[in-house]
Amino acid sequence: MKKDKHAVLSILRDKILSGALKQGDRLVEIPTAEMLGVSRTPVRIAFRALEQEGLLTQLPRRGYQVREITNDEIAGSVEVRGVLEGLAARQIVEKGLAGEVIAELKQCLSDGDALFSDRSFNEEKVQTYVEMNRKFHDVLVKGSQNNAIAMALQINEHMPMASVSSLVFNPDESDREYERLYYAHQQHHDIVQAIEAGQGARAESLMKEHAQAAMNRYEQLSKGTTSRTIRSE
Amino acid sequence: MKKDKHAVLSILRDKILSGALKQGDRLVEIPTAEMLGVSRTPVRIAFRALEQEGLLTQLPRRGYQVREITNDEIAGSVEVRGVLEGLAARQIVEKGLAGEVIAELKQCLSDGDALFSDRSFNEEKVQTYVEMNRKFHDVLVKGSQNNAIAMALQINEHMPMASVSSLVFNPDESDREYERLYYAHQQHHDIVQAIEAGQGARAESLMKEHAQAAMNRYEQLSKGTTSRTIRSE
DNA sequence: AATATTGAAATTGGATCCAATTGATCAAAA
DNA sequence: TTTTGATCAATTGGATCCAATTTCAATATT
Repeated sequence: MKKDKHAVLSILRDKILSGALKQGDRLVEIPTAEMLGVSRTPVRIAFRALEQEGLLTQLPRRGYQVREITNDEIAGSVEVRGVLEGLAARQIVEKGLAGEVIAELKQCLSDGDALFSDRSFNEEKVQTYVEMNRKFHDVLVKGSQNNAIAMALQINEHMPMASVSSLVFNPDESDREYERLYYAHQQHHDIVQAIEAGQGARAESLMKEHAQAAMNRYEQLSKGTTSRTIRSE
Repeated sequence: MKKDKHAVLSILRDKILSGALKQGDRLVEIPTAEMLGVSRTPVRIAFRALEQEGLLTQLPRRGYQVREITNDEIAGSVEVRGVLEGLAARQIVEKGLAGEVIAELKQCLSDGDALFSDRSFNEEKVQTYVEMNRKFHDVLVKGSQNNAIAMALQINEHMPMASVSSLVFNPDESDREYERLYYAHQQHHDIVQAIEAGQGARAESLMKEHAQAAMNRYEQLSKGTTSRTIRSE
């Protein structure tokens, strides 16, 4: 089994994002290398990259540490995602390239519609939703033809809780959760409609609002019920 | 002379941004290491980081290459900077923390005013202006108390021509250049005024416009006169 | 008992070594 | 002459080694 060049980086990032490595945990080169069955070199490179991504901080001579991410930081991160994805939506319209992406976006919409056709909502459906959601945002960002947006988002997407690929779901309130995701999906509809109609500014502000919605949800949560985080990729 | 841990990274980045390494130039570990008088290890780490920053691309088994940055990419990057700095301006107002940063911003304003007190404009003054400008944007971003903005901008700031710390100046048209920078400085005044007045949305759009102004300039340019790029830090 | 000192352990950073892969070159065969 | 095959050089990725620095603890000294 030939490991990919970035395997160590991915594995470590995953462990952090999934919570296997908790905030505040210390991470040292040699033990980490042994744990993963590789040498120190790839671990070192990965640590540096994760530091750059803001997931680790270096304690001088005491290894690295999984950074504490405050709620404020998550909120800030969501704002950033909002303006960047908003820009993407606007630029799709402004560049007049909407036609080429609309089809893909509409595919996402109908995939979503299918999910909401009956009110039942289990974990599997949520997983599908998360993937569709991710696809939607992906198409939008790529469709903007502005690579700087993707680059700027990249770091953001590695922020726990703030990325499009992770979503908090509380199975005990599946009814309310249904409502919430349904609402988010309606926003997708509105956004596509705005893009199609050439309403760049409207698409932009809808998109910002859409990012914000996830945040409201998160704030309302935070008092640790039995919710689960579901991620894609 | 003890080299900093990130010395190699900084040196290479600088060579790229300053044009000492041109777009399309190939970069290989061993010769680069020899050139800098270090071993391959720090060079490898630097290459990875520069790849992540979008300044290098890896050609499989053929080393790395300084990426070609198209005008479109620069334009996109400027747009991104606009929305992010716009967000920063708005959040300063929204968070009600304006008081603490206003003083610093005003310092920048009066430093700038001094520069424009007579119409003479030499290269030294431009250098001072670039530093003041950088400070202004820095204060604004830090003042927003939203670290995600700084993180997202970070990559952007390593993009040649698109960052706040680099500015193109044509000494042959120092009169027109004076006008341009004076106008940009007036925009700074307006932005501070908006922040002070608690006009978040206005501050945001002024800031976006301000980023855009630099771009207009760049497009108008591009037909290679004898202009110089002046950078800070 | 408190403090200074010394030395070992931990830890990182850089250098060098080795292996694997692939592109290039050159020669041989069709 | 063109194509194919084989060998070699280039290049990266990972492993290990060595040096420098800092913390920590234990011991000696006052």
